[in-house]
Amino acid sequence: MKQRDLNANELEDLQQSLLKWFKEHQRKLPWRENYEPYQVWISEIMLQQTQVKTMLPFYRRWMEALPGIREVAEADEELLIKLWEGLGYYRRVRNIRKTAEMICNEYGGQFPEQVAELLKLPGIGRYTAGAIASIAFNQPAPILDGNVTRVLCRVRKIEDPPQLGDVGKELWRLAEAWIPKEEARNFNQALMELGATVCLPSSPNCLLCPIRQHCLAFELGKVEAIPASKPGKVPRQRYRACAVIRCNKKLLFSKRLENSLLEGLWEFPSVESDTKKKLKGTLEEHLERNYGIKVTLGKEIHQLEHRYTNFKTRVGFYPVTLEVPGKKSNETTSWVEIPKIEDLALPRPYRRFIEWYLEQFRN
DNA sequence: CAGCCGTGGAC
DNA sequence: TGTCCAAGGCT
Repeated sequence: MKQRDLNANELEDLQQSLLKWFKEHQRKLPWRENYEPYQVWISEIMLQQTQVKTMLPFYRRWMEALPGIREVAEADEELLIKLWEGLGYYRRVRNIRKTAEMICNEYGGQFPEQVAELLKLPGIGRYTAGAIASIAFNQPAPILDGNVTRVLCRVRKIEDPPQLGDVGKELWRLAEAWIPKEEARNFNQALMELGATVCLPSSPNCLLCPIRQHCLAFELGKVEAIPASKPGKVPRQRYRACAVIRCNKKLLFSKRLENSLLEGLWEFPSVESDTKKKLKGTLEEHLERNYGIKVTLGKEIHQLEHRYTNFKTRVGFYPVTLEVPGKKSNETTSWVEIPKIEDLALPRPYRRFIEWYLEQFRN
């Protein structure tokens, strides 16, 4: 059931109330100091499916190492991935690199200001293009993310699941129609800021909300029920066995393939399966076939759970010490001296294991 | 369009 | 311990 739209006076009041609230209550964030397009861009990529609190340390470290887009275009890919270590969704950092090269080579180092141009850049979709156009250049381009979706659904009492195609179209329409033409930067940020700090998914602070007098969900006591949540999928269980191979104070690492989970990061030589059955034997075969290493693995020394979008993987670690290394290292396998391991970009759970492991045999 | 891509935090 | 979700994009 669709509500009538806000009339001009109601919309005007909502806009002014929200802008006033944002002016007073916005968080101090680094890219808000001067809204440099480069900084806005990096912040928006980091913020994809990631909360401010989580990305802030990564953002600061990134800007210290790479203060401008030229530095990104000329940087070593290994450095970029290392700076991204722990943030997840590693495809994002590869796309940052590609976009930096495109802007330096095809746009003279200047960020395009039009949504249509921004959309041509890898890693920049409808949301991010609108965010850069509005936040960096104050253009009246709409944005629709999880926060804005929640705020709009509640204010307008949209009870159908927002992922439905027609609902999405309506939300984009509202997101555009509500923007005060001269205040796009502050208004778009205000919508998101409200969603992130007040209009929370559960237990929202409605009494602190500057636009609750316009909110139909609040008026009708349906705030907790809107937006409708989609039925979650049960993550599948998988098992992985990792070989921790030590030789002359070095450990053997393998680089993960592109276009795969955790692409471009390093890990231990390992095998994965739907069942735990014969996993250790499979790993031994794997080591002989792909690394020229014929060994009998020791007892499992550690176990952890690696959870990601669709899977929960039980990871076991099997140690072995070699007198001589097997096959020579190549681009995807490398013997790494123990102190140099911190230079590798590793998935978080493996980084944590190594810290634990090295601590063990210091004793 | 449904599935894929990470991780930490809140509850 | 389990579940959900977060400033999405891409295939």
